[in-house]
Amino acid sequence: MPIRRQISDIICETIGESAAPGRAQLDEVAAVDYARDPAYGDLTTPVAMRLAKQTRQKPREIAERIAQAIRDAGERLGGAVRRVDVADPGFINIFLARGYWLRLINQVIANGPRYGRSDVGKRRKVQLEFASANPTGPLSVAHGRQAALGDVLANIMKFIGFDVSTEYWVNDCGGQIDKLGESVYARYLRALGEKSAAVPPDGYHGDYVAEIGHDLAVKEGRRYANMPPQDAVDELGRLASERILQEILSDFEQFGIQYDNVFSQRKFEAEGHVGQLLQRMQRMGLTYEQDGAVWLKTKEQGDAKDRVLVKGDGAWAYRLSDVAYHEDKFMRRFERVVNLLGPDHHGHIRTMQAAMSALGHDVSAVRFLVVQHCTIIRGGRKVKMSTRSGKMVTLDEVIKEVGADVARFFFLIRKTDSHLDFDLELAKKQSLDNPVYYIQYAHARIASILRKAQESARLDPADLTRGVYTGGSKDDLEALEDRDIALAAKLGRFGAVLEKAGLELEPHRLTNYLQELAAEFHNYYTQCTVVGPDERLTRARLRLVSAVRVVVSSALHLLGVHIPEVM
RNA sequence: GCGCCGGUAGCUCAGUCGGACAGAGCAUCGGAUUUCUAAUCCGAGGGGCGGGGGUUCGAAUCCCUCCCGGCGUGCCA
Repeated sequence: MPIRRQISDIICETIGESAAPGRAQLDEVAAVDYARDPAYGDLTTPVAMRLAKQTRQKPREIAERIAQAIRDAGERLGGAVRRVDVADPGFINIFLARGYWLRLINQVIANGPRYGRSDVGKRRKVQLEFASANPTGPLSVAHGRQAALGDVLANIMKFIGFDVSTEYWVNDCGGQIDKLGESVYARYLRALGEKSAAVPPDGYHGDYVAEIGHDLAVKEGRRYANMPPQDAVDELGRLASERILQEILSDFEQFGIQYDNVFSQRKFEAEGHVGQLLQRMQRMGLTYEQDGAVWLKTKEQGDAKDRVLVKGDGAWAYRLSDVAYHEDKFMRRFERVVNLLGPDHHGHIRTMQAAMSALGHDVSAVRFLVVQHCTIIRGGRKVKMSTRSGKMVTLDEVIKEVGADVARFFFLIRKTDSHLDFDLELAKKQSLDNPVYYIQYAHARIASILRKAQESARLDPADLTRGVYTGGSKDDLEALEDRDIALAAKLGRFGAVLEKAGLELEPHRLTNYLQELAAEFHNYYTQCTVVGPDERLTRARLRLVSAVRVVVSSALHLLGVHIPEVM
């Protein structure tokens, strides 16, 4: 159990259950955080002030009582605590013992890639749906941001013990695909020389549509031109969307993303699920007919208005399939469902929640995470985008321009609520401006130290296990100095960061942490020489920087960013 | 009009369920290399958190209100 939690438990025991209505609440009240300033120790908690309000006691007195309890639990904490201070108006500041940090370094070395893992997810089944782009055109940077976030969230959540499954819901039928079919059909006819054929104004105008039309004309000749136009449009819509889907999946792969499941709306509908749901909702009395359309009563479940499920022309609204799809997630027994979507779909969230609630599902199990817009900055200017017109910056272009590592990192660096300015020039700079290289460089430097140590025969290659120094003895760490301990202390926070990032769905916490850790290391590097005259100190520091390497490479691995040995 | 997100240093943004003097990177200015990669490090100046009111021992964080920006408010998806 992490030291934070151990101490938190002691506080809970001291203050008793009376302090909060439930165990979960009590844990929150008694939460112990890493201190932001070394002057406040390693760990700190404002629990006494929180309690003072409820119990009308003096915070200082409560703090003293808790502080004493922590001191008294010294043995139980394995001597991890060196000193407990109480500061005005009632902060409890905990200083961890040197021995604790030395043990931590050895733990990191011993656990390697497993260090930082936990079981807070309790193997709960989680489904993560993200970047479900319509197969009507190339992926945009907005999809790229969602994809990077979804992928990394999946990695982090697995790491902290969730049973995660990722999914791409493909809207491969319906009105958009008809539009695509019409657009391709027009381009196809033009490629055959029919000058009068034109893409409808609300169709897809991108170059890729012309390319598909042209290819079909070359390969299939007049085959589609000889069909009844509506049949040709249907057929071409299907063909084009399949082709575009393949390109999308290959772009995702190039971006380091592979879905566990690609879920086709067309197949889903063809299997009858959607029709069945419609009938069921009608039987349940959740719908009514008006103006020739079938409406779902979402307003009484909190939506702004009722919504159309079946349009006046008898066609299913997209919404119907989406409701069926979301319900299907419950049928597949996911305990938690996370859905990443763009800000242009946030109006849809209420409707889905209302529908799930009407169907009797636990809405709180579904979390919709709105990922705000991503603006591309080129030459200091925002680039305007629009999918329909084909004027857009595609994910593919960005990857080609700055590389997948940099693209991923930039997408992850801000919290999802914030708009993201993606400056292409900045991303391309291989300099201190670019946080990705800054972090990767920290890793490369450590790798370099270990190489140099081998070259100078200070390190026996046999003592290197997967790039980590495991030689000498654990007691060597006794030689470490204060500056070394400060670096080690940073490693201790890794688990807490991951937990927070995974549970709160905030991957930017990991990128922030990594930047801090890299900064700490670079600073350390200029202050301390690892391979020095003192044999024992050298062995100790080889251990320490190896531990840093373990955490940096774990974190980069979770982010899906390459881990360079040399730069 | 209503709904969602945002408004923190010149710029881009963090800020641990409200907590200890408001932070980082970039930009600006000044320094550091006979020592494991200077894609690095150190230092300085710079904001009081969109405006106003409120709750609190304590507010950038909560409440109210106003202003500004983005998005939504389809029988499109």
